[in-house]
Amino acid sequence: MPELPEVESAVRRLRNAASGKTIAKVSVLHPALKRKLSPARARSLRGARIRDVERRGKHQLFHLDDGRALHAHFRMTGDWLMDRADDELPRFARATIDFTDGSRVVLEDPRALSTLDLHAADAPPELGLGPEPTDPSLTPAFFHSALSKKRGPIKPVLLDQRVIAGLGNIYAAESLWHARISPETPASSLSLRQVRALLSAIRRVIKRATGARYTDSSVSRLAVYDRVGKPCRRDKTPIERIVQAGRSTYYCPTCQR
DNA sequence: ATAGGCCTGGAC
DNA sequence: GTCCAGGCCTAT
Repeated sequence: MPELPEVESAVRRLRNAASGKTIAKVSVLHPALKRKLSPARARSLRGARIRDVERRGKHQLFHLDDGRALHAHFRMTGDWLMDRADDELPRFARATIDFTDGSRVVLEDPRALSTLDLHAADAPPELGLGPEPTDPSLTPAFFHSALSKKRGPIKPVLLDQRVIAGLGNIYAAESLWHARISPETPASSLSLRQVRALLSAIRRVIKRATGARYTDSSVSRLAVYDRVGKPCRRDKTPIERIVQAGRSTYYCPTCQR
């Protein structure tokens, strides 16, 4: 599932299910996935052993013993299902990785927007990501400097993975609410004090969501996302929805300045 | 910055 | 039917 905390929990499950195992067969079931991972390249994965699995932003990298890397991205609706190679496939199975011990990892994705790609040992993936929210080198001063160079309102800038890695539409809006910053504030006009509040809000939001799945109960704890017309949890003002860069933004028009 | 495309399902 | 969707890329 899409944003950093959900991808982190997916990677943890994947690590348990796949680390140290040898691939028996990779099947690409959906035609859109074959554009990047052709049947021939999928076949080349037979016999490869998975050394470890790494998360970078919302990306997942299976590092193989032979130096290659299988790169997965869930986009909007991807997730892993762990089962056995002889189990019946779920309705939205888009690819499968069978291991030599009979276990299996299934890429489930109703919208089929996920991607799988294979990188050669001499061509490691260049993801172009900014720092992780938890990176200690991401200081308020550094973040302030990075934001000062960006044009446009802060909310879409928070979705720019080159600026900070892993935030998506929900947690960008939530973080701005916690920091009491309007999503329409120009990124370059934020004070150091506001950036400090924003960074700590991002860290709080990410940390609280990490380990959880994307469920109805996790959504119901959100402060603004998908709560248009409902009272702000701070000052009871009805939450508003605007569109920025083609995406919904939810915010409180009175306590977010 | 915006629009459209990729895909498909679910809510209305 | 129509609209919307947690992401991201490309064209304008």
